[in-house]
Amino acid sequence: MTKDLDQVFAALADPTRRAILAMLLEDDMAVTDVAEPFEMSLVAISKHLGVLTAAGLISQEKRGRVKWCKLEPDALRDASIWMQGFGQFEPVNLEAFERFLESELPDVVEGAAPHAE
Amino acid sequence: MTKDLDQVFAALADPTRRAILAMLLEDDMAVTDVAEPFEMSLVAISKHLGVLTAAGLISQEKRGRVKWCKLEPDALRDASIWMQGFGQFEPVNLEAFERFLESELPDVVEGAAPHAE
DNA sequence: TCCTTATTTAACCTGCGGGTTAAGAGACCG
DNA sequence: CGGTCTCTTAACCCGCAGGTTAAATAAGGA
Repeated sequence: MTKDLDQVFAALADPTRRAILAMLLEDDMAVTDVAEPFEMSLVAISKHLGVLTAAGLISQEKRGRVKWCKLEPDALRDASIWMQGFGQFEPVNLEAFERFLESELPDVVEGAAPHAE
Repeated sequence: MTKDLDQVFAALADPTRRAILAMLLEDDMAVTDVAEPFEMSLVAISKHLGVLTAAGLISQEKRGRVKWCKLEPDALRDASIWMQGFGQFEPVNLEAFERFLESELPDVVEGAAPHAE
């Protein structure tokens, strides 16, 4: 649906939101913890998380008084497929990418450093 | 540069602009011809083309009084690569992922066969 | 129960994105 | 030159995106 693509791309157009996605790539996080490294109010981050949720890029589950944010990478697939319709710029060698993943998989558990973009 | 990603994703967030890109996928076009199928003014389309140009997604070359618009799919590459970091693959060591990308980047352009699915 | 932590809602400000119409600037053609 | 086609600039409108502070809601913990 074209509306979905609108939302996904619009969500990705903000550097704060991309940074949030990168953080969630490492682990699920509570709203407060997501907000911590940013120099804006918690309310603003909460709104960003709302945008990401509306776009389907993350999901939020409330446990107790804490709301956990989880990456939903499937939502990127449609956008990715749309872009690949342009063919010529095929992003990465997929075979090499898979080999890379296999070699990296054992390390998955320990968290990577914060992603300064 | 994160600014570039901002512009690229923001440009892609508009359905009119995506439609324009799809049209240009088939052939280079003059501004007037790009505008023809849309139900908005030529000025509006001209602005959209300006946004796409600023994002590097297209280039415009003036020949005579006609300005030709050409798709520049390379600009999509960075965005596509960024998205590829998420995909269906769960937590990955980001540092290693970036190292991987750097090693792969030089090869990206050549040999990029269309991704038939 | 009272206090604190976690998060959202409400109300608001400001700037920019996307559209309009009208006018201007260039390039071709008779 | 005069007219016409192509495209941009200028001025404007409107709504929404992204931020703020202050207050409300919800869930633990002492």
